[in-house]
Amino acid sequence: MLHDVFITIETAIKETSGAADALLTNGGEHADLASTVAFALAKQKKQAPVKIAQDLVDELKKRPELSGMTIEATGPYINFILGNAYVSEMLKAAVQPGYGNLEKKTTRVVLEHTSANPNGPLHVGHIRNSIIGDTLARVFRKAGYPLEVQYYVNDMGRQIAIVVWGFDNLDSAQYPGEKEDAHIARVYIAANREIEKDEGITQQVNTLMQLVENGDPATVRKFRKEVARCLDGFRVTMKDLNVAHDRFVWESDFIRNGNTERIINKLKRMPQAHEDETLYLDLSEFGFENKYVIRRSDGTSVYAARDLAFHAWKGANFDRVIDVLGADHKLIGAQLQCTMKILGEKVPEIVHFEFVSLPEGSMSTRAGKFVSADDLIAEIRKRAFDEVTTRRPELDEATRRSIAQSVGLAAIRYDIVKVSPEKSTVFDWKEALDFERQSGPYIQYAHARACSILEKAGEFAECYDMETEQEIILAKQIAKFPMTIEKVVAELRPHILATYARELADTFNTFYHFEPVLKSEGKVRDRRLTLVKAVQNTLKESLETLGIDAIRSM
RNA sequence: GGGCCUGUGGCUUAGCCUGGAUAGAGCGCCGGGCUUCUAACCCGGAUGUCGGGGGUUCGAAUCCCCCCAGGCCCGCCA
Repeated sequence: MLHDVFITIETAIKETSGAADALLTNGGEHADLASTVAFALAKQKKQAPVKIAQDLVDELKKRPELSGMTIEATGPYINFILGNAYVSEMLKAAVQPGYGNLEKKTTRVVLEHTSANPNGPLHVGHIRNSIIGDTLARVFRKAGYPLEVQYYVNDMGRQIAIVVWGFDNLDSAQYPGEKEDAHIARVYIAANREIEKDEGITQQVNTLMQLVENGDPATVRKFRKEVARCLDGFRVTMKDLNVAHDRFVWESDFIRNGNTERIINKLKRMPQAHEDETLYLDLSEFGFENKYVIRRSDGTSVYAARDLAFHAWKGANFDRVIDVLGADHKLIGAQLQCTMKILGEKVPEIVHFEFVSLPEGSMSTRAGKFVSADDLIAEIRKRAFDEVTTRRPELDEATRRSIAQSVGLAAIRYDIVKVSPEKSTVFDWKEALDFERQSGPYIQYAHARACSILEKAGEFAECYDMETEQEIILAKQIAKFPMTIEKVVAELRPHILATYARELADTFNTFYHFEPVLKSEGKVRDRRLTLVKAVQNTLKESLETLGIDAIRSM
């Protein structure tokens, strides 16, 4: 709806002014949309921008398709303010279930996220990947794309070999009640300590890696067993974070099914290929200085080879391939894209996010320096439960627990998704545990407040004609939701939705304090209740797309 | 040494790609507001050389160049 209006105005300006670009911007407090085209035309028309703007406004006002809006020149700016008919129209869509769903697409998308090495629990860095990825997945589905979400299981790396060595050689019994992934981390950390003391162990680890690549049944079983146990732990954590995958794809399958061998044979024939002891690509003509190694001198494949096979497979089965990866994968990701392009395969789109570190420095599973997602979840639920108990002592414990769980989830997901991915962050307990403004719970609270009003209101006749300034501001904010979904899909930046949801909650809270709803009467009450219904629905859709529970009471 | 990302009030951060109207917001600080629809809230105030310098432009937080600082990467690891 709003998008159509945008196009209409854009076309009208282009036709009226002859400019190639309508130069439409957000009008901010001045208007719904504004054009700065008068500045651009000043030189060629040899006229003052103010005069050009005024002349254009006179012409635009004559156009029938723009009749429902106010058009005025404020100095050199041309401002467009949508009329009440538009506002009513947009609100009618906003009260419908599934508001913001875009038209169904046929482009099949595969989205990969998280894919952490199964050598220890997910920590606060990994879940940045999960939350960005899962939010993107929800937005793509909302935007109408058929989507499959995958987790790429690195089940044959050196880290896993070290874990297996640890289980074979160290005292590695699971503690009572110890979670599988935490158990594996403990063994992995201990094994790494041994490796530091005794270099001979590295040779044993290498042997394990060769055995697994050659498909030795006993070794493969051992690798699979520990990896599967770690993934069981991951699944618990991800479920707590409301993160889901449709399929877990195992790296070793690409050895077993011959895909890796096939892609290596294709790579060998590339002009960039060099085969001496190792097989590697020289991509220096594309600006990559280092060798892109595909196969070791002992004949085993490296991660890059399996990754190429994996991406070729994804490209063959989907129309769009999207990966969410940490900034440490930027170079290897670019090399992968470059190679896929040369091979004529589908090139994956990669969403990178920068690192999360601790105040004392980088996280490291190997060194045991990390804050696990499980610890964060446990701590935040405790905090949320105390908070709910203080605010709502009359509720029974089960209800308070349930609210605390949703509030905790909201706090974590929102805290992570609200920051642009390209910003590196330092994990801060105080901020993670904050339930105030610019937090997930703040938005949930606004939603619960709207639900409460609607519940108390009972039946009412829907009325879409907004009148006061606050009503209209809120209605126009609601109308921006579908365009926000579109924008996230276009830019692959989910924090845009986080910002939108928060601004909508802000606008609603301001409205709430200035415009009585239940206390007003007749038509005024009806239209404000309709507006509250639209806000409630839009907040609900926004929260759910962010993977946050839109609880009705808190 | 080279490449990528980041630098916005005391702290955290939006805006940067697609240059325009007094740079938005939260925390913290100061002052107000619950016998009124959920105060996880609202209203008002103080706090900014948009890292520094140069350039392009009628106009630069936004584009270009140089410099400084921080993060990440540059492996027969994944």
